Amino acid sequence: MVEETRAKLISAGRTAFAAKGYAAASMDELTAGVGLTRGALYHNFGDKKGLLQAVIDQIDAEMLARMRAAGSQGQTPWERFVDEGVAFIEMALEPEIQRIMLLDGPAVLGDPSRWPNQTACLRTTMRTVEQLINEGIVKPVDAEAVARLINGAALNAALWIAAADEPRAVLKKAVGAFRLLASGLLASDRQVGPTRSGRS
Amino acid sequence: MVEETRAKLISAGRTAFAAKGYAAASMDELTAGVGLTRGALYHNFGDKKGLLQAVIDQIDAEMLARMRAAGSQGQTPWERFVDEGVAFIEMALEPEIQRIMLLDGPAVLGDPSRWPNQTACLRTTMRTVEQLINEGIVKPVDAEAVARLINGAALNAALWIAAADEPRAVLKKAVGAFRLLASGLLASDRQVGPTRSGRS
DNA sequence: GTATCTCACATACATTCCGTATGTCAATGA
DNA sequence: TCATTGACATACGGAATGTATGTGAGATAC
Repeated sequence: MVEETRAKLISAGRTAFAAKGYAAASMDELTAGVGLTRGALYHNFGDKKGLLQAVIDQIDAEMLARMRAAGSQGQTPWERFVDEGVAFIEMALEPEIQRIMLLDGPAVLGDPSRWPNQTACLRTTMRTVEQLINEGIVKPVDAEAVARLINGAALNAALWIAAADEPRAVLKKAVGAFRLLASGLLASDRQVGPTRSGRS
Repeated sequence: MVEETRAKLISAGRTAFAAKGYAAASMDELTAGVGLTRGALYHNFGDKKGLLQAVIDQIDAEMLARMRAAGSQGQTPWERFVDEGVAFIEMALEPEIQRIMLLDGPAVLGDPSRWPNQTACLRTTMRTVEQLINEGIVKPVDAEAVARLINGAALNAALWIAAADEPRAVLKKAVGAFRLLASGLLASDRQVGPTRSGRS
């Protein structure tokens, strides 16, 4: 079964890339770990970058699902938007996501916005922003620009948190700052109290 | 002269890392390009990472100087703060800074906040934010958190712009979104008109 | 039923590159 | 003048990637 082989290799890639980083992950070790050889890898993915791309696509899809799930909980559209951002920050706490999606991915494959999968998370944020603008909740601005910056802010927050000695404490600070920054987008007649520092 | 040798190697490293990326830059080529061998490199910098670190320190210092210069132009403290952020975005347009400081640097050396040089730009932003808080211009929040997110937003904006087909047009959008987000930090009784879309 | 063709993967090889260990040469100081 | 040290070059080993080739099983044609 070819699909099973691909799945095994992707799984092995995830753990190896996450643990050692892309550069230090040996394809020989990686494939041997699941009872295969580099032959299988080059046949299925072309080269080392191809495997990384496949791994990233898989993680990307998972992140999208989790972001949507987090966003669907909020009461107002604005809450949903903020919750998605917070969810992103929290996800990026995970070493796997950090190492693969935020560090090695961009360094090896280039700007994420050029990836085939188009970084699904970004599109989700963008659509949410567009919706908020249409509803008059957010000032009319370029939705993509906002989505980019919001994503970048969340990303950096995550990197910071992960490197911190007390991630939980830093997470609270980051989320607070995130809510405040996001509140700048609100149409001026809506100024909602932005600090609702609940959630773990 | 030992200082001259170091300077030559750092210079060669800058161009090689910027052009090919850290991983693909060959130390043999790089050193031969300035009439030296790998021996000089390992003697002066320990290993390949050491050279990257030295290159990053140099660029970091330059970026700091340019940010300060940009910030010193503004009339109000708030303007200076925003101008520094915009300057950062504009700097990150340069391929050298992008590739080395924003992509390979973090991937190879880990989180920038742990670098010896402590990413001078970040500290500058942080101090500026602290000052703004003390003066009551910005709401009381964690200065480091804000600096981090602002930096991340600017960084991502830069990556986006650089990959765009029309960087100039995208730059304007990004700066607009940046100003809007930043305005969220303002104490509510100060709400300044945030969109002053001047500057090319 | 067999011969062939293709697919999925394994094996073997060449190349490249890093890091280290060792060698050389000039300058310095005793 | 001889020993020592620093700055750099040279030589070597190990590892990893990519490619070229081999192999065996299943499908298909006849």
